[in-house]
Amino acid sequence: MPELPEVETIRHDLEKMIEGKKIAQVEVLTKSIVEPNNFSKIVVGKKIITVSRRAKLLMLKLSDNWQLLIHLKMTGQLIYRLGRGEVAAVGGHPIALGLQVLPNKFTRAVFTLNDQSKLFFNDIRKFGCLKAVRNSVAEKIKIQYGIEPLTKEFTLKNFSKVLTRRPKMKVKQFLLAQELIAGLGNIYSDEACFYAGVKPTRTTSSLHPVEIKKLFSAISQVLKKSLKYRGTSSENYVDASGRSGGFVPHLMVYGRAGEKCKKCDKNLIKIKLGGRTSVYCPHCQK
DNA sequence: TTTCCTGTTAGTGT
DNA sequence: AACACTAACAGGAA
Repeated sequence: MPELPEVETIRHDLEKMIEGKKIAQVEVLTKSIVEPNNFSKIVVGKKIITVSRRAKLLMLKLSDNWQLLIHLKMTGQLIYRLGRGEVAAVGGHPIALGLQVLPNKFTRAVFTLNDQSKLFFNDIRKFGCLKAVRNSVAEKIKIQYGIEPLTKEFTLKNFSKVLTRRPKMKVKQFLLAQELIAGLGNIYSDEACFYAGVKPTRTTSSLHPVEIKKLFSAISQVLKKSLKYRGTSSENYVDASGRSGGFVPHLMVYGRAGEKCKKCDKNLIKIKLGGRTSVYCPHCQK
């Protein structure tokens, strides 16, 4: 689940809770997800200056020109708990409530801050990772990503420029390419294609100027809307009531193969595109 | 039980 | 450049 809106939601919540605090202790429970070997040694004692995000990557700026990079990949999760034990904020892939005892078998690392609050990094599939890198390295990583939607640089002009440079790519694959446009995953790329009325299988060069414009607006629209609902399927395991993710009811195509299109009532179709599932409406998307 | 599916991405080969 | 395929890994659904 963690695509741009989810990671941004987590970033936003996290920043309020941990900025300005010091990392007092780190317990690495799964060594393989951490880099470098002396990760703990590097980050312990450092102050968390800012919490930022590039694409789906969380970047914690630390004192002494270090940065702590957190990628949740598919099933990563961050849970923040105050010293007393109550959960204050979470984000990422949902895990059954019974497993929210912390740490649990999916807890890969635990950060204790100087006020005794704790940040748990959980990940079922161990795809996620924690990296300590110097500022200079972090900057290099940042520039490897493409245009960041929801920023000033995301203009129709910039978008068209990047798109036209990859004429043979299929639209869906273009939207998923982090080095071209940052932050979209399988959910929002399908949703953006639907909003734009474009089949995911179209090549970028086949798009008319009007369609490029539509796709451009679709991207910011769908991301903003999801952000408003705090992302798709997440966050809410804070409270034991188990409310489901805010944006799920607003999904038009993702996860709805075989169901009826919310616009025209025809059946939605599922196809495979480069190993990823794509769902679209054969009637509304040309 | 087994098989297939999954929100990511880095890396390889063609 | 673009695409296919794989590997990391583990749970849930069918």
